[in-house]
Parts: sequence; C-alpha cells; structure tokens
Amino acid sequence: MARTGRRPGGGSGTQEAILDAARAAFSESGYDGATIRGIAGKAGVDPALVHHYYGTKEQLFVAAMELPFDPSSVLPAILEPGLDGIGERIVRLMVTIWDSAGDYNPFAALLRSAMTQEKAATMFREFATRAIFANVVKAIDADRPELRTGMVASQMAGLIMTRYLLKLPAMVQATPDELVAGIGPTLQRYLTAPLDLPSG
Amino acid sequence: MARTGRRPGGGSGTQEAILDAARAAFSESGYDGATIRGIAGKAGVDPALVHHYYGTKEQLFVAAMELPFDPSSVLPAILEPGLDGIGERIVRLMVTIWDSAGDYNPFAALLRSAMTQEKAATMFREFATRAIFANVVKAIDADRPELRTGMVASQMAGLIMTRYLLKLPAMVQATPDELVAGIGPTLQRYLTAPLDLPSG
DNA sequence: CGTTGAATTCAACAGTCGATGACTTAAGGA
DNA sequence: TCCTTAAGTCATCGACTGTTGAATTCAACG
Repeated sequence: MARTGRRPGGGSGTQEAILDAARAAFSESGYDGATIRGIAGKAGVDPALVHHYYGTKEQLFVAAMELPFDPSSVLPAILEPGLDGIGERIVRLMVTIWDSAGDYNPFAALLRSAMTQEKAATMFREFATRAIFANVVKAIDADRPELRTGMVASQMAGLIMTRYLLKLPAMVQATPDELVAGIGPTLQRYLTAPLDLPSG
Repeated sequence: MARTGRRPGGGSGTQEAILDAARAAFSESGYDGATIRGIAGKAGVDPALVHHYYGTKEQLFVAAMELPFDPSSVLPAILEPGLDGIGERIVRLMVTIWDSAGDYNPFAALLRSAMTQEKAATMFREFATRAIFANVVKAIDADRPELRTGMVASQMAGLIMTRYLLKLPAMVQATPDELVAGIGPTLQRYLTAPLDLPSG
C-alpha cells in the first residue's frame, strides 16, 4: 500500500501512465515479449523517459508488478470464516477477480513471464510462498499441510491457465457457478479430507 | 508416425541433431526465447544450415514439435480398462512421462510458447482438442462431458505447471505415489461423480 | 582426371532491441 | 537575473535477431 499514491483509479500522471502501459504489455506478452519502445509508445512518451524514471527493463518490471490489491487483506476474508466451505470461497474469489480484471493484471504478467524467465519464476515462487502459502499452511488442521497447499495451488494454477491464458473452450464457456460447484469440492478435499497416502 | 524414420533413440544425423537441439531450446526458452543461432550452436552447425533444411524459424518449430509418442496409442491404454481407477492411471502416466523426459519434451515447449505466442496457443488448443479431448469426451458416461474433461485438463495443466515449470517446492518434493493418491481421486470425481451443478 | 550435386560454411543485410549521454525546455527560489 | 533541478527528447551505440545468396568443401560417379 501507499503505492501509486496519487489517483486511485486511472492516474493521468506520466509515471502512472508508463506503469499502466508496462502492466498491459507484460501481461500480454510476458517479460521478453514486451518492449520498452512499445510501452513508451502506448504511454505516449519517449523510450528514454522510461529509462529515466525506472532505470533498466528489469526494474520497470518489478515496479509494474506491485500488486493492485493486498494479499494479506484478501486472504483473511477467505480463511477467517473457517475451513467450512473454504474450497468454494477460493474458487469464487479467484474467478471473480480474474473475470473482471481482464488480462491487464500483474498476476498474468508474472505467470506468463515465469514460464520462460528464470528470474520471474523465482519472483513468483517467492511471492507465492511468502504471501500465500505460509498463511494457508498455518490454517490447515490436518497432516501434510505443505502437500495439501501445493495441490490447491496446482488446481488453481491450472484453472487460471486453461481459462484465462490458454483459453480452452470448455473452460472459457463454463460459468463461475459451474466452476465453483465443480472445482470447489476438490480444494475442500485437498485442504480437509484424509489423504490416504501410501504407507511411508 | 513414420516420422524421424532413422534411429529410434538419439539419432546422429545432422538433421536429427538440429531437431534435438531445437526441441531442447524451445522447451527451455519458449518460441521467442529460443534463437536459431543458439540451436545451430548446440547442434554444432552453421545457422544457415538450419534454414537450409527447415526454412523459417516457425517451420522449424512445427517440425520439432512432432510428438515422440503417439497420443492415439497411449490414450487407449488409459481408457480401455474402463472408468474404474482411470483418475489414478492418468496421473501416474503423466508423472512418469514427465519425470523421465526431463525438460526436453515438445509438450513443455508448446506450453511455454503458448503462454505468450498466440500461434502456439492455437496449436496447443487444436492439438489438445483433436487428439485428446475428443476421445476422452466420448469415453465419459455422464452429463456435461466437455465441462468434466475441461476440469481434468485444468488439474493436469496445473500439476505440470507447478511441478515441472514453476517448480513449486511442495509439488517438486512430492513423490509420484503421493501425487497419484492425492490428485487421482480428483480426476476420478471430475470424470464419473455426479456434479451437483447449479440449477440451470 | 573432371564434373556433378549435395552438404555446409562465410559474409553480409536489414531490422529491432536495451541502453546511454548530450541536449532542450520549463519551473522555482534567492 | 542567475542558478538549480526535474522533465522530456534526440541521435546514436553496440549487441543480437532471422534471413539470404554466394562461395566452399567433399564424396560419388564416369
């Protein structure tokens, strides 16, 4: 927070315009695909100005990746009501956010970039581990909390990937309610049900 | 089939060496990240030779993406035994293939490239739809077969993404048996259990 | 031997990228 | 008025890209 201090919504300042253009470009094309020239063009400024404000391309990337919402403020809303129905709450929140955010969201940029950029993958891994994993693991009241959280992450990553990035027709056409009803129970089981793991 | 006619294993011919290097490069860096010069270097040839054999970079990409196994020959092995235990069979097969294939496999290349390259995304979508989706959908003996198959795809995509591409520690450390026991039932439910969808 | 034809290399073109440094413009304070 | 400082532009550098056409090697054939 206290970030992007000026205007809450669009921001007409030059620096904010650059950041917005950067977010859009990184989200669409990933780190490598996005170009400083393209970002500057979309922001209506000279490419040199981007360097003037943010230094290197990598620094611009991390500046643009500042999340528009605070994970530590949305997580409690999911965890606090308790483990009952938590699976469906997770799916509904994620689908709601992504359906409304379009593609211009830092998560898409991070995911796309993390597929080919080792540094972006590390950023994503560390963020996911520190800001999300740790809190979820603590809330789990069962054995193997890390494995359970990992499986939840895998299902959520797959949902996002197939619906919003790869755009598989079957997943794009599904309604939010259908996804909640279909995938919610999976997360619920990952988080609370006995696992029946191989003896070891 | 009838492809890469020469040697079944490594192939020492120059063209095969180029294809191998191309697969490795595309798998590691995606379509944009991989360079013809880098591929030629790894294959020990001049960059111009790559063009001589395969034309453009895009043609080299599709040539390198010829799958090392035939989906229509491995799918029956999963579907034929019937729906009983099909969830666990799917997970075990996927994990086995990917654990042994390392990163040098066309699927990784397609997935990585599809995240940022629209053309690669279309390739992947069409392949998945035609070679896998269609057959699985036919085998399902329940309502909403497309949605069910889509959810299976989402969980499998997420498993592959978190374990092999993003390398989330919790998913990397899990043993194949643990993944089969944990995720198998999810697929089983997606494919066979009543869905309890919202009335619509 | 000379010749053919394929396999392969060399050198270069045209383009794009990130980045740099010098330059201009405008504003504000003393 | 002079100075300082930030905002912004311009031209350019060096590196790397995909691609091309001419030149070269080299084995096989007659």
